[in-house]
Amino acid sequence: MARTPQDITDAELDVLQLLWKHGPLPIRRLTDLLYGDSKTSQYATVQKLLERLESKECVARNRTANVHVFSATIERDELVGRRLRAVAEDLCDGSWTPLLTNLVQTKKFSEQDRRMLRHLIDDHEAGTPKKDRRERK
Amino acid sequence: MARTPQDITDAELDVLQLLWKHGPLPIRRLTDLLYGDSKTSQYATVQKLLERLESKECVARNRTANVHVFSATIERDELVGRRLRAVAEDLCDGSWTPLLTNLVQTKKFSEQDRRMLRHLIDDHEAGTPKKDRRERK
DNA sequence: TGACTTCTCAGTCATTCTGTCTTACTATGC
DNA sequence: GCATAGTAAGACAGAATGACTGAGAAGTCA
Repeated sequence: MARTPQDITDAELDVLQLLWKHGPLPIRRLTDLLYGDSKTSQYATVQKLLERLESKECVARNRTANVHVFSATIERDELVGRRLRAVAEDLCDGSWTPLLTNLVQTKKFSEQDRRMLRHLIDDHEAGTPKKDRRERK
Repeated sequence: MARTPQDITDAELDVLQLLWKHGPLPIRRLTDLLYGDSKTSQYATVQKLLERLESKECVARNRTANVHVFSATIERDELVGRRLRAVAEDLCDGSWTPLLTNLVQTKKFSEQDRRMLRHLIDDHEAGTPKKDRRERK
């Protein structure tokens, strides 16, 4: 049975977080930010992580300058969505409802969160198809 | 840098799903359900998965009968919560809010879902502390 | 009792993943 | 031409994961 590889690994995510935070950066800069001082080996590690991120199309490389500059091509929010989907598919037969109820029931939210949530639901009202959420077996 | 092992792997989850669906079962029964016919090797695979699940305290073994009977000790919903937490921690600095907005904004929900959701929010209103966004350990 | 079956227990094993590191090669500046 | 810094390519170890083997305990039943 084939193993399903992690979409983005922890180390890769560390790199991605930096790109989200600082915008496009060259390897050297990323390495400095991650490790403080950047040794050759650490530089190479970051290089490899970027290479893998690039093959996963989560990062783009700008080769026009003499030093390649990397930027994230995936938004944080998109990744959140992707992982939420994985949870829904793996555990809830693809239904989102259990995730929502879980969040709302068991987590703590501020008054502000709730207000925003109520707004979102109402806004959402108009455009959403009444598609039935299928039940899980 | 240590890799963070998956809490529960795909194969383990398959077993767990069966226990959720059917209640406590012996290995033989699980193997049948998973593979149709159960060869010795497959039986052993399930055995190993159960052993690992047990060590993760997701499954309990009843040794009173002459054949051990396994049951899930973790609810599906608890696992959902755990994975949601992981998403929040990895991607959102531990905040749940982005998960919520992502779900509500980008996913499709039925009228029924929204109604239930509104109820939940209102019910939840009373008992919830005001802000209290805590950091995790 | 003894053959037979079925289970538990305790490993091994091959792959793959993942983070790390080395080495060779290229380009640039002086 | 030399030194410096970057890119490219791949090796590597350790762990995770799913699959498998074999020994021995325990129950069944003629």
